[in-house]
Amino acid sequence: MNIRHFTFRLLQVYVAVVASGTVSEAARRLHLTQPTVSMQLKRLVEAVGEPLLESRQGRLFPTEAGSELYRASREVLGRFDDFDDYLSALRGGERGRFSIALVNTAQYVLPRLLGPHSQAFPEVEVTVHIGNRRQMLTRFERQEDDLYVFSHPPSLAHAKAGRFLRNPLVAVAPRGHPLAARERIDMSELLGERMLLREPGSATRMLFESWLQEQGLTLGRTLQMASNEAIRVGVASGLGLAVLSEHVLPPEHPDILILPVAGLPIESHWQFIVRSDRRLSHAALGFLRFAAGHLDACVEPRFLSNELEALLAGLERDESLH
Amino acid sequence: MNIRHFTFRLLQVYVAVVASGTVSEAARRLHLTQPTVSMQLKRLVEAVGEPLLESRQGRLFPTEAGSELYRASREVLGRFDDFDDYLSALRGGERGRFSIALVNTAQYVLPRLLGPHSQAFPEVEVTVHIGNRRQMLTRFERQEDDLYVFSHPPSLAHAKAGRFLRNPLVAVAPRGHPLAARERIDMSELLGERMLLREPGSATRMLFESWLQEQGLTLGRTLQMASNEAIRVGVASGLGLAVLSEHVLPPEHPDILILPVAGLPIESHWQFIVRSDRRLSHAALGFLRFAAGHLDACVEPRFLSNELEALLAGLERDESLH
DNA sequence: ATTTTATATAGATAACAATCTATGTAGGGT
DNA sequence: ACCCTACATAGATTGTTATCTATATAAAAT
Repeated sequence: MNIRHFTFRLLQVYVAVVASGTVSEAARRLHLTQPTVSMQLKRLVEAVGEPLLESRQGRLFPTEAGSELYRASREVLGRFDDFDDYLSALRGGERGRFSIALVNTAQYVLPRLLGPHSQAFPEVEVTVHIGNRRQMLTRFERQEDDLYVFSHPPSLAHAKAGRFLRNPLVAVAPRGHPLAARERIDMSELLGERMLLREPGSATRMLFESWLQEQGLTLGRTLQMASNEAIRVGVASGLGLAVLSEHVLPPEHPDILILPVAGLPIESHWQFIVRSDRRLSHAALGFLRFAAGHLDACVEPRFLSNELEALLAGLERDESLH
Repeated sequence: MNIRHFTFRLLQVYVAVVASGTVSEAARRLHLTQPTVSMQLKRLVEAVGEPLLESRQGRLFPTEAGSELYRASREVLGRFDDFDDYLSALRGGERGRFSIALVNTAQYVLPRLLGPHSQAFPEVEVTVHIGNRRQMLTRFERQEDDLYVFSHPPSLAHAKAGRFLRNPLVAVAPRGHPLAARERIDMSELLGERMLLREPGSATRMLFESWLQEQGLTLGRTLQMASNEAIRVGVASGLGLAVLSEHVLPPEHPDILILPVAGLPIESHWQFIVRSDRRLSHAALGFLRFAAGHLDACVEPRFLSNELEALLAGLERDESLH
């Protein structure tokens, strides 16, 4: 019984014959001619080496071996239908897995998207990596993830990007700070105080420093802390002032206030970045689709800046060129 | 995903690649060249429409879709291996089903073979039909069974036969019968008494009557009973005398004795009959093989007459001409 | 006995599977 | 920079599958 003489097609035909009980009827159902089905059957019998059907009362009934082959064929064909379903689910982004890498600051917002997405697609497994900008760039170079979230994309030579959220940087001070009462403050006035800064390699710090440079300002005393949370708590405790993403502040923040510094907030946007030299997993694509459609329901309207449709259009265009 | 582009061979190759983790190694294992395997893989990827493998650290790992295909392939190939095992069992006569039709008298002996056979081959289902010779002939004409047991075969045009057991017919009388003391009796002396006979259509009756005819004798008073048991009990109760198969008598039969009639026992043999125009089921063939080998262990030696090897040789010769 | 219906066989063909050899290319290791 | 190994592509060949039309045969129905 050489397995090479079996084809799925042959099994399909056989199943149709057993199910209908006649060769001609099976041929009709399969949109084949009767001799075609007869031949297939003959080949199958040869391949098995046993009679498979016997004719009684004008109908074909499977023999012992025939019944077992019928069972086997049904199972095998069924298994392939299942596989096909699995593929469809995979393609529809309903199942599968993807990984996403976030810059630290984005971790305050992304769960608002990831949570509902995983409710809607419970079969999709997501891995989230978090680190500062420099670490994310390394992951990006090494192609370790499906999606990346940056505020400023790396070279777009091998990547496509789509903005989805405003990320304003604001100056913050502890409640009761002397400058708090003022209506308008100049950044230069702040620089006399100690500034709490993120580590080098952080996107927030990079943005802040390049803004300062544009303004021709330089930092005075600083204190470096490698965490937005630590800085927020530090500011609240009077350790100094800071420039932070507004997303870092909790909805209610009675112990901290935002200073009305001229030129602030520093505007930036988070974007989803996709490597264009690497095929995007269906699950990741599914997440982007979900984000495009549900972003407005998941984040505060004032931060909205949804340019994901354009990204998706670009991706799907690529997809269609095989 | 057109199922026609999948072949079992393709799946075999794919499984080998996933299992070994490299194309070249799989090629070696399959005794193929590396490009052949590469090509197969390419075709499979096309057929599925998704990438199946990705290379990491110099080894190939299945993607999401690839893993599922691997699972499906293993199951499918496994199912076919099972089917192959099933076929082997069927061919070896270890499983399957057959039916056998016995003339009444043989029912006293055949269980001695059928019992041990079904111990040895518990997966084989046997159906036993019992009736008188005429009924068996009808079943034979209609090709209703795989095996038949007759003492005299029907026309051997469409059948092969093999003797396996002596079936001597003896004259019996109740214990204490006047003729019992005699050393030698003539059948003519018995015919004065009432003879208990089986129904017309019975093999025992047919044999007895044709023997009588040869001897130029005719029956006197008779009484007809359609069962060997009834006749045996009838004789024991003094209802008359009878000529019966010796097999009908229980091992101990204190109330009945065998008369030393000249010319008796009437010798006949039971035979297994197989239609030669109908393919014999493996299970039935298995039973014949079993009978050929174990007959001596299953029946009393004095009845042995095993010519089954010749029958089997004839059958297997046919088998080999397809 | 004749017609209808179901199945099998023959002969033909286009497409494809399965395989090879030869050659090109890319990723790791020294 | 170079080499080895693994993988991919190209081109060719052989055999098989899948399918058809036309026709013969067997079985059932009238």
